[in-house]
Amino acid sequence: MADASTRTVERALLLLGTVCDRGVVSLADAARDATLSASTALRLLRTLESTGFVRKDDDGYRPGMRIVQLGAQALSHESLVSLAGAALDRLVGGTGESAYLNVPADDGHGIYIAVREGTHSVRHTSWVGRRIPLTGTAAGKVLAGEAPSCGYVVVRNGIEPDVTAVAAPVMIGDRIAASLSVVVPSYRISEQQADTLGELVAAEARSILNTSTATPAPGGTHPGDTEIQGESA
Amino acid sequence: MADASTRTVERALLLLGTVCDRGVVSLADAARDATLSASTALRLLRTLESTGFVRKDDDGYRPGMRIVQLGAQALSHESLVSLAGAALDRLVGGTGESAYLNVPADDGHGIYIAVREGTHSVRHTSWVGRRIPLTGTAAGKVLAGEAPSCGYVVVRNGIEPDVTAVAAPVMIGDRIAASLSVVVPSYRISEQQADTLGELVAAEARSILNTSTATPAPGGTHPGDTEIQGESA
DNA sequence: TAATGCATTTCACTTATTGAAACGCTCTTT
DNA sequence: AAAGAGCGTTTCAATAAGTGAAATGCATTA
Repeated sequence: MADASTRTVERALLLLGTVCDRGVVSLADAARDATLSASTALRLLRTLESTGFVRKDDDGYRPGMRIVQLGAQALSHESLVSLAGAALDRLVGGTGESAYLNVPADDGHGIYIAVREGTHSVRHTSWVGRRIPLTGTAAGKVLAGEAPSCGYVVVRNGIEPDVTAVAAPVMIGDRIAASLSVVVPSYRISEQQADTLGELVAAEARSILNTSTATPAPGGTHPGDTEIQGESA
Repeated sequence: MADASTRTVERALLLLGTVCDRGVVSLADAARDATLSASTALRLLRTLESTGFVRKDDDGYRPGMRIVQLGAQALSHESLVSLAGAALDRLVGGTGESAYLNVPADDGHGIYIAVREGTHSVRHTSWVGRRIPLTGTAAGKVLAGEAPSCGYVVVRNGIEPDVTAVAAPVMIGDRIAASLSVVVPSYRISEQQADTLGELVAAEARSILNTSTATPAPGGTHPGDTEIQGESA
């Protein structure tokens, strides 16, 4: 028991990942991909199959309904909030500005589901549950799918005067799950700085659902670690 | 090797299910839930943790980003289509009418992503990729979240004259992922029959993402197996 | 026909999983 | 304060359980 981890389970989860990554995969391919003997791969895939995590048809193995189900459950707001927690903290830590997470709400609106107040004495403030329109706000535009090529949206003095909002989408597959944003008093940030911040926010947004691949190396790299946004006015 | 399944993996997946079901769970609770000794549960949860399937914080274990990621991937249209395939087949087999699967599209519309033509010589026909408005159609109403208490929507002679559409939502957690529907020439179905059909469609829609719990018994029960919709005019 | 590749089964080997027990810890109870 | 209960964690010997090479049968391809 070298590393307090279960080899069999690791292998099974690796296979599960392979199946989900490729969409459909043959036994031989899956075995190659995971560097397993065919017999082992077969046994593990059968276990995954009997539990509904994968299913088998004539073309090979595909993701099963159980994983869709669990993934959807895990995607509840609460989970998304805590998944995004670290990213929000890093944004506040790196910029001193307030950071937010929004999701689409019922009608054509979005709501704040997580907030981290900035550390500046003059800062933007909002609260969990607050509704925002999908137009005229950076977070709203992102939720509305007005995804710019650069990966983030900057709105200066939009619906809220005197503040500049920078937002980027949290993608889940090819669908927009949420919007991550930082809101800054406009006097404190130049257009150029806003773009730099945009890159940072976009990187953090991407990181939220990006598997940092297995055991993150001690002191693993996160977006923003290398380059903290300057904040001189 | 009694049943060609690996106990360790089964247990790990069971724990994963527990974590996702409860949202957050302590080691002791998880162990009890899965009828495992604490030490075994701990080891398996650590494996799940090191692979990103669960994560641990002060409150206990929670679903990790990896499962959200895989679930989202699995939820791509293609997967949903093939997950729904069996349900569509059963609907056509049981009723002889055309059955469809729709998802929300870009603007306020839905699209057909899977069709199964009925077997009657006079039948409704549509095609994959066709767009429907969210109002005036049964599938559209379902997608729009106009979820009736009974679990299905019946639209007689709506946008399409002379046909009766019966639709039910495919829920994924608490969000509407798709609409499952059967469309029947109106002359062939009474209002009462439409309601019966509604129950059937709703049951099938529910079944699509309902884990049929582990190894389905040979000839496992599916909605509609017991009670096929009569179709006398 | 021979050859290649795949899915599947078998089986001896032994590795890797297992769970009881013990420990330190934090609360709660007495 | 001391005792008790519950939790997370580690240890360790027993052995149950997973492993992979090899063999089989079946398609496809050359």
